[in-house]
Amino acid sequence: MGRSPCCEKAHTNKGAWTKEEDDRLISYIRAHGEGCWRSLPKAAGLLRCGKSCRLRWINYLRPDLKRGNFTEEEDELIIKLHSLLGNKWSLIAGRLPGRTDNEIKNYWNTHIRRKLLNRGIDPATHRPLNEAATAATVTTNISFGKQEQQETSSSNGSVVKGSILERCPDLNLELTISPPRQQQQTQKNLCFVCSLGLHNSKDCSCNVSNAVTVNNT
DNA sequence: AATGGTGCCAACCGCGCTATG
DNA sequence: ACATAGCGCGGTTGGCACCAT
Repeated sequence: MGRSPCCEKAHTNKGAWTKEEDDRLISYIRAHGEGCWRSLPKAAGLLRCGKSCRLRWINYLRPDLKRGNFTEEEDELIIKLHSLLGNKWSLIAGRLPGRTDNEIKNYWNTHIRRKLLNRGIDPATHRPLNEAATAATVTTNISFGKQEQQETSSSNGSVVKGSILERCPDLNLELTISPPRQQQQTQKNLCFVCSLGLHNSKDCSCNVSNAVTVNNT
């Protein structure tokens, strides 16, 4: 069964956005807020696909975006988060305020990969290049799935978290996507999944999602 | 100055997940 | 329980800018 196209391609613009299109999108979202991307283009008078509008807003027009070069601290944080999360760019972006997943993905592919290679580190495994071949299985074990939790003796993920912190002792995994202050009330007994901000994940073992949902309302 | 190569980044594409009827 | 719609994500691509020759 085929999937219906997200928009009528024959009647949509593609390619680079014009200033006028940007202005229309910004003013519409300011007036009506984000959401309902499918109907947004028509409502905003844009000949664009909803996905395209969403991408443009998230990656370029959002007012809280931090444009400009990445700092050395951001570099190191990205490297560490990538070693833990892999190519989960949206999760990594959640740890870097003002940065988007697309921006981080591009930055990784253009700068950090090369930087790691220059250090003699395999960007895929975060192991020395000559060990990379044997390290693949090690890296895949650092996930946050149920299987991993079964392999550990701790139901709250503390063993898993400990092993990661052995590799990245200065990485603060208590970070959260938002809002940080509310998180403090519930993070006492968080599993590893929740410590990464994935409160609604099916892999959550501490069932804190309900509490977080309540707190966010 | 012209040309070709390379790097970078914005944008697109296709798929998976979730919500809803 | 199932089908469909919509959203979000990760991978890929197109085109522009810059640099070397």
